[in-house]
Amino acid sequence: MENSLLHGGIQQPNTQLATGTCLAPLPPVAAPQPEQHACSDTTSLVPGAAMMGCLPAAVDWASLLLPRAPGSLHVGTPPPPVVASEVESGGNSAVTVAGCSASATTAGEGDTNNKAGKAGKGGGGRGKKKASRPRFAFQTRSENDVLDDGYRWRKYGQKAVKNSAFPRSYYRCTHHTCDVKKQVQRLAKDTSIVVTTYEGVHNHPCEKLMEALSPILKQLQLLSQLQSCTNQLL
DNA sequence: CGCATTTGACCTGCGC
DNA sequence: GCGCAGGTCAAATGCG
Ligand SMILES: [Zn+2]
Repeated sequence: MENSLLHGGIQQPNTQLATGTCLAPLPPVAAPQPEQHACSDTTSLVPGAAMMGCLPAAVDWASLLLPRAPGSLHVGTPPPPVVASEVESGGNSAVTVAGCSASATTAGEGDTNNKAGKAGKGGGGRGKKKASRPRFAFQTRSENDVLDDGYRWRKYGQKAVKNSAFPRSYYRCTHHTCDVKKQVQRLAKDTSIVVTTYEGVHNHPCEKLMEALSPILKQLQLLSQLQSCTNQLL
């Protein structure tokens, strides 16, 4: 069950996850995306480079952690314009990244859902003024459906979707200041393919990543100290 | 005991 | 207006 991406996942060639998941801590400023015409409605798959453009100079952990990644996201096949939910195993792409989309939610969210008899539960009515938040869909190839991406998630729902016979799980970040959601869905055809859709950006650092990275950082600053010492001597 | 997951109920949006 | 599909809540349950 221990499928820590930070530890074991690096070595397993089978479990290839986009390290771009761990974004740099962002202020809650929404809409980092410049313009969206290509990705109009739902999360549409775009080459990872485009998505990187959306991101605010994320730290390139890939080059640090993954020796095989040549300093960029490990995107397999950019070209085929397929929808995330409809993707098929035709292209054996390890990881496909989807573009960001802004769900307008322009509909007036009149919170008149308070009912006397039944508790006003459920529903999108609760969430108000959801500013357009970016959505990223990662498509990973892994045996395990829940990958540890360094953040702590609390599962809050599970529904069976029409297209795929397997249920879709809904997770939410456990931080109080962070309402990032993600949903994990397995393709019925290929059980080995897992589609993880992130909604929103974390506004807090990832402790797990920091913990995993702290020895490296320590070494790094030690090295820099040594270098400055050497420079002084010269 | 505290926290995370399970799971049925409930709500909204959309198409017909 | 109704039914379906998707998304969320919260009580119950499980686990360390
Ligand atoms: Zn978070």
